[in-house]
Order: sequence, then C-alpha cells, then structure tokens
Amino acid sequence: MTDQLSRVFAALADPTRRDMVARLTEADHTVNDLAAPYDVSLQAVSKHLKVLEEAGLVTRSREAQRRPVHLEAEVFDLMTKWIERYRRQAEARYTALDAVLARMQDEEDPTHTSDTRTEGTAS
Amino acid sequence: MTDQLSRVFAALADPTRRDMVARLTEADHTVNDLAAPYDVSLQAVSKHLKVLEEAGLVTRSREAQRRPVHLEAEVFDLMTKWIERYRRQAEARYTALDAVLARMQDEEDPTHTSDTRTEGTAS
DNA sequence: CGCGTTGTCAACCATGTGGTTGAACAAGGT
DNA sequence: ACCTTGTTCAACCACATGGTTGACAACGCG
Repeated sequence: MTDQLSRVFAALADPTRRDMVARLTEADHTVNDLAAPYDVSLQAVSKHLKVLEEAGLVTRSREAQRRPVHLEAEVFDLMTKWIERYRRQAEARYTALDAVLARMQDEEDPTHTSDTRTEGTAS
Repeated sequence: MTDQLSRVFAALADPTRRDMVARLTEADHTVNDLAAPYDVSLQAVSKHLKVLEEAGLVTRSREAQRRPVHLEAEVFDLMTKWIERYRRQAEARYTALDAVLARMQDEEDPTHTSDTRTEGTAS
C-alpha cells in the first residue's frame, strides 16, 4: 500500500480521521484542539495526524510550542480524478448502445487488452 | 469502521481492488476472469471481492456455475459527496475575505460550535 | 453417473493498525 | 534555571487484513 492514492483512501477510511479533516476545512487547529472532542488519548490523535500527514492531506508548522495542523485540500483532487474517471466510464455502460458495443468487444477479445486504465497489476 | 463510507474508502485503499473496480467499469467479469492478471491465488481474489461487496461497490449474481461480478457505480456518489463538500469548504478559506472572516470567528469562538459537519465524534 | 470447472469456506500465518501507558523532548514564561 | 504546556516516541496489546493451502459445494457436460 505504498502509493499516495492508497494512503489517501486508507487515511479517510477512519471516521475519526474524516472528522478531523472535516474540522480542518473550517480552520487550522493545534493537536490538543483537535483531540478535544474525541474520547481517546492525545497520543492516539497524534498517530492519526501522522497518517493524514503521510497521505499528504495535512501539513504541520511550528508556532511557539504548538504545531498547528493545516489541511492540504489539493490532495482531494487525486481521489476525485480517480473516482470521476471510472464513474463516468461506468455510467457510459448504462447507455444502451455502449452496453451492446462493450459486450461485442468482450466476446471478440476476452483478454481485455483494451485500456483506459492507469494502474498496473500492482498489489 | 462500521459505516459504509469507511468501508468504501477502505476497499479502495488497495491497488489490486482499485484495479478490479477499474476493469469492472468496462464490463462485468467472472472471478477467474478478474483474477487472471494478478499474481495471487483465486481465494485471495475472492476475498478482495468480498470486501468490495461489503462496501456495496459490487454485486454478484449467479449464472450457471459462474458468479458474474457487477459494479455498482452509485456508491461512488457517497464518496464524491463527502469529498466535494469539504473540498469546497476548504477552497472557500483561500479566498481572502473568507479567510479573514474565518480567523475572526475563530478568535471570538474557540470552541468550534460552528457546524456544517454531519459525522459525530465517532471512532 | 462421474468429472472437470468455478468459486467459496476454514484454518493458519505474518504484518499492519488503533488503542493504551509512561517517558522524553521542545519552547516559552517567570 | 525551572516549571508548564504541547507534542511526540517507545513498548506493548488486541484485533483486522492480505496472503497462503486444503477441502468441498454447485453446476453443466460427456
């Protein structure tokens, strides 16, 4: 799970982390600040932040002894790009003509060489 | 990690599963079919499909001894809705005026009672 | 009927993840 | 210098995840 897209999806697969991101869209926050609403230790929150940071969703600067956390919203584009691409493609299959063509193509060429995909065979 | 949104994000955090989804946007596939390109056992692929199914990304019907896998693209909306909501909110902060207002609000009311969020405190 | 094809279930293993507590480090304020 | 505040590091634990192999269920075909 080494690529950034995977890290971003994984980071947002946790409700606590999603809530943190949600709150960070409103304003930057310190770690303590962020931790307040959750019933877990400060260290746990620190770990969550590390995950978000490694996914590129968040950056931390220094300001006195505080480490304000800032959301890097551009990373969202990475996901939306991926999602939108395949959503559009999937939707296209629902139009009658495309469905027929796809099925015909599939029978001629079962080794799906056709491609609009980016990712390799990865795991 | 019980809610669907979490399951969807988690499901797509794996490159192999993302690639499966990508291929399923082109056409339905059987399990063997899907497994072909990857260098893992059929059982491993079966497990991946279970994850995708539990996330609601995929459904399986029965057709003789085959179990064709079909993509349910509507679930993508769940993600795009979440992402777009916060992305827009985050982008809004970059407009000069909004940034100033947000900062003023932040100073008056440090207990972020403000809200546009949906999710609770969850974990 | 018996057999191959297609796919799942179960048990197991290694590694990752989210949580804990306790100690340590960093930067001011006094 | 020292205490306080803010944050991270380290060790540990329980459980989830992704992979394996082996058994077996479901179905169509000869």
